[in-house]
Amino acid sequence: MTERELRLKTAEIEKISHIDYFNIAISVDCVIFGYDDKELKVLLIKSDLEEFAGLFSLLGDLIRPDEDLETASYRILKERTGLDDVYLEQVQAFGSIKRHPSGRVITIAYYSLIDIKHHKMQLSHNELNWHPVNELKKLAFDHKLILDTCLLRLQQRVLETPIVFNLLPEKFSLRELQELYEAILGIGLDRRNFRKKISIKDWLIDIGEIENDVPHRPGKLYKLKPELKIKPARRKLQPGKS
Amino acid sequence: MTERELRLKTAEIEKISHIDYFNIAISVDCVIFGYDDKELKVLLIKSDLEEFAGLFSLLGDLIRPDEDLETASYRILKERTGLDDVYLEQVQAFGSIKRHPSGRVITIAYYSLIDIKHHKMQLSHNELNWHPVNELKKLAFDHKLILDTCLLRLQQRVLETPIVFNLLPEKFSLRELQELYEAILGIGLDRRNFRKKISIKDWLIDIGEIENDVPHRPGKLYKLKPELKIKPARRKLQPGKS
DNA sequence: TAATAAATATGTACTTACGACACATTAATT
DNA sequence: AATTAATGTGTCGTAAGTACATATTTATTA
Repeated sequence: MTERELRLKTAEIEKISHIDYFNIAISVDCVIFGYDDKELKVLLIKSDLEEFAGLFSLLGDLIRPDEDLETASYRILKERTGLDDVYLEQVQAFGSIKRHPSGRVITIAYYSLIDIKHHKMQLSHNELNWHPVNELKKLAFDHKLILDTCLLRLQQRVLETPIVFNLLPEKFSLRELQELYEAILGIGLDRRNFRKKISIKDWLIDIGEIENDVPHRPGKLYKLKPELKIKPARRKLQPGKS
Repeated sequence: MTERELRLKTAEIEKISHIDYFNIAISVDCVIFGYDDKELKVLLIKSDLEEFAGLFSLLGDLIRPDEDLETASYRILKERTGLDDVYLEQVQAFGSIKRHPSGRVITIAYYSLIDIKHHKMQLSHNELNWHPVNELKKLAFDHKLILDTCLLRLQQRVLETPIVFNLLPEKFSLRELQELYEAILGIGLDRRNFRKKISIKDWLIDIGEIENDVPHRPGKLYKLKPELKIKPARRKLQPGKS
């Protein structure tokens, strides 16, 4: 920096530091994906802002000064779903000037993948609900944009890396897996080619069991190879917080 | 005031501002890639923090309350290089608690691609220099991590989308293009297969000219099809700012 | 109990992408 | 005119992707 630039910067900081520069809030928003009833779903809450009356919004919160971005995301997930062992991935930041009606808030978007039927899962209250991703038209803030961006990222990831299994129970059939891929990608897949593709990836173990709750010939059950399970760095939450 | 006093004062103000519990500062850091002498380079500046004496850092600045994230990135690029028509892509946010010694600063990383030889380019001052990406070991802050992350993203993008041309002059030979890909990917490529691959993508126009400054048989010159040029939404900078 | 229905499980042929590799051509240099 | 060094193309074998058909197994129904 030149001396001239430094002078300018100093003057600038003195003038507006507390008024402006540090008047930008930072939040984390989580796109929490789940899978149920052959549909990809997302966990939403009714917006509590007047401007967005009747609309749903993603789950988010301001970042605390003493927590990492990921820690904040894990905290939100834990608070809202009771789960602390989830897949989480940062997507990107959203920071349009007018994205939040109450002031300048820059948000960092994460998506996470959750097994809706997981025994430990418990939604924090009753205005929190799973919504089919396909049926959503409008959300509060710029959350539809964030959701779409996260879905796109998810669609890219599932083809390369074994993350979809976070959406399924431990044991699953190949049909269930295919239906999940179809729900995420939004397209139909050829059963034979799908199985070939999965087989080549060598992600699964045949556990020697079969489905027992289907009204037709039961399929074999598989599970993900243990060494491929993505273990999220389990973050320690703030003491005193559930 | 001397320059040193100014620096101290700046640091002091920044530090004080950061003490407040709920105040987190937010910045943008730009990984500005260039290509020259068959090497991928990145534009760095000497760090002005004592903690990082002797180390280089990326170009960044705090985000102003009245500018979008992209606007802030464009501003930095314009201030530092004089260019305002550049390719820019957000990568992700970095927000470890202790990544900045003066306080909590969350930063959003962008990378951009610049033709170093562009006639309009002019570095803002002489402590600003191009460094070969391969030779960098340690940078100030977590900037090495940011750089590596951006490079990885770049490597993924160049295979799918025609962005590398932002690093080249308008006209180029296939050899130059191949050398650029090799520099970005860090691997050698087979000339015949490379040309086949580029040919299939149908990105280029043969402009009917040949190289004229090479000490051997000159190659044909090409340019990117105009409709494939990625036109960055040219952001309006703040009035009063160059 | 036997026939039927519905889903599982698997294989083949065709096309397309990828990688290793060789030879003729052109322009500058000697 | 011969030499050198890079340009410019083509082929072949392998791997992956896509379209597509038949036999098998279980639950259900008559």
